[in-house]
Amino acid sequence: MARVRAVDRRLFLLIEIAARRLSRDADQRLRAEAGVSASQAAVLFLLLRRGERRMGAIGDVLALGAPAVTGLVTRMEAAGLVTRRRDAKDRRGALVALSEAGRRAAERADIVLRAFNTELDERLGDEAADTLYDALTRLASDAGDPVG
Amino acid sequence: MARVRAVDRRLFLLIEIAARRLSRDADQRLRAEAGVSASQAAVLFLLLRRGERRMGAIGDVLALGAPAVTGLVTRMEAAGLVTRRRDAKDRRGALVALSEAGRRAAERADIVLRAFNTELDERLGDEAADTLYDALTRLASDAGDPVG
DNA sequence: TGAAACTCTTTCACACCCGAAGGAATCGGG
DNA sequence: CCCGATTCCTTCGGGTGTGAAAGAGTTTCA
Repeated sequence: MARVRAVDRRLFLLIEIAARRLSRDADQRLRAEAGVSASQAAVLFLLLRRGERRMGAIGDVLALGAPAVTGLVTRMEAAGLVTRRRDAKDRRGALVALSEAGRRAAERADIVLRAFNTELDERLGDEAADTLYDALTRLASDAGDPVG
Repeated sequence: MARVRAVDRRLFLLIEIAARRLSRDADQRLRAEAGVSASQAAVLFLLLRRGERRMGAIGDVLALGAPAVTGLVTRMEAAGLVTRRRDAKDRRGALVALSEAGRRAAERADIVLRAFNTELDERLGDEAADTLYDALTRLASDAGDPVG
């Protein structure tokens, strides 16, 4: 605890530290048990729930810039997790879809991340977890464009 | 808001998204107004409050691995923000200290980040901000070594 | 129709993070 | 005293992110 106080009450630095610890832990488990990184898992979940999506839509949901999505999808395509094709309706766009291997990886990753999330809930307690969830949801929304 | 729900109730993914948005915003402001990155600002604050520190100690506080600290300090040294020297007591260690330019940058960064943090508090409300702070502090602590 | 404006993705150069492995210094038990 | 274990930092290879700028396709409007 003393460690964390060392960087003062700067919420933003604290979020970075917490995110780094959690990401490192989740990433290790996901790589070991599902063969994908945490970033890749986020894309897999999105495609699993919503189906085929354009690059820009992926970036919007995950708060990633266009170059980040390009790189991520390129590596996932090389790994056989997704397919990429031009959008016939608007040929500027690229449509990304799950491959069969990607669907299986998404399901394994889902198991890993459900367990991980359950651990977090238990460490925090239901009430704190709910508050945290709500607060982060607000922070994750566009600051300048309050959607809700 | 609908955007965020798209990745389901996976706290860990939500933290990543929120952290990414906040970091990008804070990083832009820090670069514009203090000439340093968000990662560099974290190191500057630590050195400003605690004085000269070893590489490993920096990594412990900020939850960074040793290679990350090496790279960060190397770039900061090249930018003239810090100095690095061998620890005479234990010559394996490297001691990092603020330069005069580093101290000035730290003060400018402090102003930027205080304002940023105030905005966050206002967006969240005092109660939610406190709960968020406590929850993140617990998450930022070592999972396997519950300090508190 | 045709040129300017706009949108979507990619490329580029770089910052930042990780795990694994290597090198230097210290420590600890014989 | 000395050799093996440990600690601390760095190097290496690679994934992940950014802003700026370029390339390609669509839309707008005179």
